[in-house]
Amino acid sequence: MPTETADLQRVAQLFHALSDETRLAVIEMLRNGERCVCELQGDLDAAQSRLSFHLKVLKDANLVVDRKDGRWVHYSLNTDSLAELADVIARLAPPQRHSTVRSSQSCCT
Amino acid sequence: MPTETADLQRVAQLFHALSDETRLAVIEMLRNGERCVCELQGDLDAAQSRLSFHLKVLKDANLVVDRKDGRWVHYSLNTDSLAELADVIARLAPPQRHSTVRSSQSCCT
DNA sequence: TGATTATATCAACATTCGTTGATTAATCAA
DNA sequence: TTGATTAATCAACGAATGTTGATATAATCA
Repeated sequence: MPTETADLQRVAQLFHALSDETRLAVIEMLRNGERCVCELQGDLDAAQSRLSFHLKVLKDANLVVDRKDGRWVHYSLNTDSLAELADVIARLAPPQRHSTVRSSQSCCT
Repeated sequence: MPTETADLQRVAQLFHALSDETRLAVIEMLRNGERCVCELQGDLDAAQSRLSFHLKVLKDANLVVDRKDGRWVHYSLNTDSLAELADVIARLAPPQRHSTVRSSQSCCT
C-alpha cells in the first residue's frame, strides 16, 4: 500500500500542525470539549495574535473546527482528523511481523 | 492525564520529524526492512548531503536506527518509537465518548 | 449613536529549517 | 601505499515559520 504524493503532502501538513508546543497545548485543552478563544488565551498566556495564528494552522489542517457565537468563537477538536491520524500512523508501521529483518541484504556487497 | 512540558517537547520533536515529505518517503521505504543509504539515495533521487540531513533528523527523533557495515550504513525503523507515536495519538483524542459536547458552556456569556 | 470587546489579519522582524556544494573521515581495493 | 567510494559534517544561503505590535472587522453594550 504505497503512499501517494498528494497523500504525503497531506500527511506532512497534519504532522506539521502537530509539531509545535503551543498547538499541542491547545489540543490538550480541547480534549475536554469546546473552548472559546478567550479561555485558551487565559490558560496558555499567549498573546492574542499569536494564538490566532496557531489556531489558523490547526484549522487549515482540519484538526479543529470553529463555531461563531456572538462576539466569541469557540474551537473544538475535529475527531475525524484524529481518526485519520491514527490511520496514518498505522500505515507507517511495518506491514507484517517478521519482514523487518529480511528483505534487503541485497544492496551493496 | 495532562501532558507535561518535557513531554510536549518530545511529542513536538516526534511530529516535526514526520512533517517533511522527504522524511516520510524515507520511512515509507524502511517499512519493508533495512536499507542502506546508497539505496535510499537512488530511489529518492536526493543529493547525498540532503538525504544525510534528513536521516539525522529521523535518527535524533529516535524514529530510525543505523547500523554500520564496512563502508555502508544501513537504516531501519525503530518500531518502539512508532508504538510511542501511536500512544501519543491515542492521548490526543478526547477521553470519553460523550464528554466532547458538554463541559464548557461556562466561558463567556 | 459611540465606546468597548473578541477575534482575525497584516507588516516587520527574528528564528528555524532545508538545500547546495565543499570538505572530511573511514573503509576498501589495486 | 595510493586512489576510489560511502557517508557525515560544515558553511552559506534562501525559504518557511513563528512572534510582535498595529490595525481592521464584527458584535455587543451604554
